[in-house]
Amino acid sequence: MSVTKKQAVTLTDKKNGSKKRTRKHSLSIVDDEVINLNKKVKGKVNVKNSKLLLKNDIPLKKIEPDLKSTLAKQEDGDNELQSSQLSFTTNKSENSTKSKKISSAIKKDEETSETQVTNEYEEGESDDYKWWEADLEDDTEKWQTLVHNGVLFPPEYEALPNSVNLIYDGKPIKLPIQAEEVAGFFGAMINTDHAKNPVFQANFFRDFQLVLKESGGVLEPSGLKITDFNKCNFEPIFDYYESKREEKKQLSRAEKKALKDEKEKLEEPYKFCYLNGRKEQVGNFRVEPPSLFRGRGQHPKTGSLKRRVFPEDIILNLDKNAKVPELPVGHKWGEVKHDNTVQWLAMWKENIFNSFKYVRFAANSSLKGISDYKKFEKARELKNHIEKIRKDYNEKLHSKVTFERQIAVATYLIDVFALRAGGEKGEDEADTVGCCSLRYEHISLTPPNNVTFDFLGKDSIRFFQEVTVDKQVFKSLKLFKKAPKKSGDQLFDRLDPSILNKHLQNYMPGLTAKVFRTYNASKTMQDQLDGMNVELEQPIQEKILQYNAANREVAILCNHQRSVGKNHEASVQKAGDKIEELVWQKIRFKRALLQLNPGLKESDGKHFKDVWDLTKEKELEIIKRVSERDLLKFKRKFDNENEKKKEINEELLPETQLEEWMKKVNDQQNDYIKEVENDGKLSDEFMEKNNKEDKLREKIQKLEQRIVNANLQLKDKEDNSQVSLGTSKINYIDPRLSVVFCKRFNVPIEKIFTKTLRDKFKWAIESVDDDWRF
DNA sequence: GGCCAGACTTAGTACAGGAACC
DNA sequence: GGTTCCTGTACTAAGTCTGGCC
Repeated sequence: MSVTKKQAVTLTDKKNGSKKRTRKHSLSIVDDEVINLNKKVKGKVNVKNSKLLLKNDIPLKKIEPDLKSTLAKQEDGDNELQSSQLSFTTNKSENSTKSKKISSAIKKDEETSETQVTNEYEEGESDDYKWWEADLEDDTEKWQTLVHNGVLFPPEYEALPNSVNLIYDGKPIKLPIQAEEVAGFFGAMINTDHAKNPVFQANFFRDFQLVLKESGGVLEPSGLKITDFNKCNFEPIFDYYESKREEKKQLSRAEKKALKDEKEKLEEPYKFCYLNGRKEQVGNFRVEPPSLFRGRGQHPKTGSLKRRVFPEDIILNLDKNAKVPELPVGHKWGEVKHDNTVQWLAMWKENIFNSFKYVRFAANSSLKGISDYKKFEKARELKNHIEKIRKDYNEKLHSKVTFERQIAVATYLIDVFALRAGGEKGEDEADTVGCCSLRYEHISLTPPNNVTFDFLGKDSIRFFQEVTVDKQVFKSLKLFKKAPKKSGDQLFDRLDPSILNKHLQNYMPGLTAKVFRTYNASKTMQDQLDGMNVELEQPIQEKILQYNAANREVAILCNHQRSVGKNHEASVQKAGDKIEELVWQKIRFKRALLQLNPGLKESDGKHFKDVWDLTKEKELEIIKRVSERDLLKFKRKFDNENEKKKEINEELLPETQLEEWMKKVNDQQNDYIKEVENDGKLSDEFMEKNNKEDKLREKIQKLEQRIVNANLQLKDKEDNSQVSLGTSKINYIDPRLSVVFCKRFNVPIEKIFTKTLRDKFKWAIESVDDDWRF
């Protein structure tokens, strides 16, 4: 048995039984072995009886000895990288000792260097692998072999300079390094809304005091007790971190690049893993750094200290034969598991909620792709049951049994308004709700059948909708709110998501409340696509606008919002001004054309109708605006250049230079004003420069195109100001619909999916034709 | 059958970096 | 070439759902 890095895999075409050499496999394969792979029918993957162990995955027992020898020596730099990232802060004095220990451990390691994932495999090999062309079978086992290099720990804490201190009651104090780090977390963010929130402050201060106590209390003045948050002044710390941020910004291009390269080198070993012998990307290989928890909305735990995670906290998951990633002397992994029924590579328990954090595969990995594919297929399957489900809940709205009626209304709300299931929340979580957890105060009823929903949903995003509902739904809701129910009481007191989901599974295996959101989102997109009025020869920009409009319908259905950016209003104003200026310029060139060839007014009148669209007042307003902006620009240029000259001790630009530039702007402004005063007649100087009819026409055409584009962009900007399109595109709209849109209307896929999304949805891009339907 | 740990998807936000503009 | 603005990605919080245990 020999090992080759790449070897063609012979595939058996199920349809005609013929053997084809179709592609190269990325790992060692047993000589001449024929691996049967059921060829997929285009666009279809057999999900029933799906097994995630794909038939062309390499069986562990067959490759194992070779894998071990093939996973060769690590490149020199890798160990050094480990040494730089594997240091774990405890306190200042321990730090240096630990770093030394780590360095020596790594040095030692270099001599016998052998690791799990090497760079021997060329990047991009996994690109060859198309799971959607394989036969998916049972999915209890997610992998047979899993090899990876563990996780990347955040850098150790760097102590503040001696001159930078927390001020308490007007006096600088010295803190133990652990407490200083926590003070630094707060100090660095005192200008944010979080830091102004009293709950955030209280939680931070409680944990800060705790860490201070754990680390032995204030160092100088010794014995000082920090008991009052209001006596703490974090400004010196804030100023320090601001200056660091500024320093980083001011780095030269080369310095920035060097830093980036260093970061990439550090990350390289963790970016990829080998799943069943194939190179796959790891998603979040970085362990979350310690920080202050930034909960959303009115979160009772916001500001709490998220503690540093050590190797001892980490549980690794890899195959039995994979080498356990090395750690510096004195450290060990919390646990090493070999659980192939799960999709995570590492996990740890975080300290705030005692919940788990996972290191997983990247979105473009085969496992994630298969999950995504199955999710959309399940939603598609709902098509076959939705009619019956709707018929049933409409009937049960009349039921005398409250439980049945509650199930019916809840299903109605989930189906029609895309509400989430709404699980129970704890005391230590933000008060947000979904369907089953709606309370008395979250809906108001206005006869005959109007309902106002007003509650905070996931991420404390407000769900506010005034809607008209089915009359029987209205009646039922009235019943569910009937006295003695009062504010604070559950609307659906007989339900919770598990009861509801159990009921839904009577209609279709695997049907849950969540599936309705995917189904209705994709169905909405399909309907929008069907109703689109797109001409093939339309500009792409316009086609994209139509796609975005459809995407927006879905986002609105799912209540995907985003906060309006601070600069939104100014940016809309600016875009409007820009359009006005483009129109003005276009008009000036059209006037020039008429001046050059007055006969055009007769022969081609309709193209010059807009020449007098702007009033004189408007034109003067635009001229004033343009001139003011130019003046400001030259003033800034003058200041900037002199600043630079000052730095390199060069002679400064004289004031006369600025005056000269300003005169230029003023002269220009006067020319423009003269034009307006002369009823649009262009100056001789302007006409001399623009004395060719075809050149003028070209300029006008370019300006017209720019105006169209700018208007489209402005419309999109306004329509999207509060709606977040990304979430629905990434999670709810079957990507095959977007591919169909692109194919049908000849729009490059790059215009709809970013690089990341193209990788994530490769299965959709490569598997559908333009007549595919959700 | 209820509870809850565990595993996964869905979500908004921060910010880096690149495109657009001048 | 510098500045501004916007897009894409990383990050991690916050949901949903399953299944094992008692």
